[in-house]
Amino acid sequence: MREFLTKLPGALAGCPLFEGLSCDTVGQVLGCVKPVQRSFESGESVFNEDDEYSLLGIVLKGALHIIRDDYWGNRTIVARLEPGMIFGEAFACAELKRLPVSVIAVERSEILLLDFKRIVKVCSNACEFHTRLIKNMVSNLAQKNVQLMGKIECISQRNTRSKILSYLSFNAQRRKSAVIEIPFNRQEMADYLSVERSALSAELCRMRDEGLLTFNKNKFQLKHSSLD
Amino acid sequence: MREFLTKLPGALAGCPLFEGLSCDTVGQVLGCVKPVQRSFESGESVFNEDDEYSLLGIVLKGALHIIRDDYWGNRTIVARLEPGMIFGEAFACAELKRLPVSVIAVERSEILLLDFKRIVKVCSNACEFHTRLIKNMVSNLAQKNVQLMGKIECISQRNTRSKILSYLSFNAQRRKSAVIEIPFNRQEMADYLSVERSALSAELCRMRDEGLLTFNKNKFQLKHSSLD
DNA sequence: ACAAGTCGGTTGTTTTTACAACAGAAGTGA
DNA sequence: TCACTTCTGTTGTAAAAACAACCGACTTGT
Repeated sequence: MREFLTKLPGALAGCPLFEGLSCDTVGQVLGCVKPVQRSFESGESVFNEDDEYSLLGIVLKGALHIIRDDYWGNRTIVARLEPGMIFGEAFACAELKRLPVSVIAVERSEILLLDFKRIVKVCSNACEFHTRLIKNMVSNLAQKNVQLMGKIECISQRNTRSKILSYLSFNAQRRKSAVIEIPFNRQEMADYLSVERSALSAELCRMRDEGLLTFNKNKFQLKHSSLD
Repeated sequence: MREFLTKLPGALAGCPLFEGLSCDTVGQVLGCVKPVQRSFESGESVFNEDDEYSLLGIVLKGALHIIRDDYWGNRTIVARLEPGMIFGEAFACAELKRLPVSVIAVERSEILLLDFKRIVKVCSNACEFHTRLIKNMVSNLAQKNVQLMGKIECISQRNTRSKILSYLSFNAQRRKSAVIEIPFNRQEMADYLSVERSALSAELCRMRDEGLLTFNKNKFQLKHSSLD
């Protein structure tokens, strides 16, 4: 177990699932839940919609997107996953039969797959760890809830400008800075906000011309007037 | 404690938080977490945006809406709450300082308020109950996550018709019936889907005229052609 | 029964967005 | 360096939604 732990990337230290657990404890818990480590090339899919599924993933390296392609082919980025983040836990915990989304690597990525049932099942030799793990899971699920609500607030805005302002001001608040670096390019930002890419570009430029903000690539700066 | 339990409405039996716990156990747990019961008239607010806040609510009677009024005054119904449902747990578990939403009664309602910290804190005399409670909380949060994702799928559709079809087909799937009774009137349905009420009405009628569906008030029936 | 309020549908106008097509800039690999 | 690809911005047109205003049906309370 120790040997296994020493090989683990540092991403686990930042994983909210193991917060409050010592290295030794994480090693013990991992030995108990028997994770599987796997690698994916950019563009490869980790899970496909309709896969049968009871696993939770932890991103060790790289980046992935949770995406949803609807019946008509419109693609929505539900979330972007970076090292230390966990994914799929909602579907595993809600015990859905089939996964309603896909998870696709957008860079070369390494992930750790855990069976959620092994986490929640309190066993005789490690109850305390399980209690803490579950507590972390509660906190993590709650925070994802809040994030999803944040996204809903953005995309429920009635026009593109409001969506942009909602998204940027939300991020500015969270990072307590008027300078915002977002993890999306224009197409991805447009997908996230559920608008057309060209409409997003046009609106951003209009807002810049009106002095609401400045931007360069994926860095944005809100001006005072945009908060009035 | 027993006396208290016998006075509790049957809603608690259907509350996912207490699933798998016997009546006796629920009584014990409630005695431990010391809930507060309160009543609200239709239109009264249970929580206001920016309230300081560490409580979780359980609906005993009536119905409430979780709503979000943004800076520009657009109102979004985040969710509708009915007896047995819990609310606010995401914010309590995520340990947010201030509540980003309001909760407002839409009928005369009774709710039970619990301090979440008392739930997750495992105490010496009732560890098993706490473990089960936390497990239920995990499941509940996960299911809310899935619901939120469902809403995101609806409102990230690019036009009103797709939003309607997405919403109705989602509900039809869930209830395994082509006949859908929704808990919203037109204005509320429009708010949920983030569209104009009149545009929603117009589009619904257009779809009916094209034979995609039929409806009367809040009852809808999808026709085969709408699934092609 | 009547006044007031709510709810759902309709219509015409204005505004906004989607769409398609293109162009320039930046980055990439041979 | 040159061809190729990706990314972002621009423009014009067509389509869709927002908005506002109104109407009739239905409820409710007195």
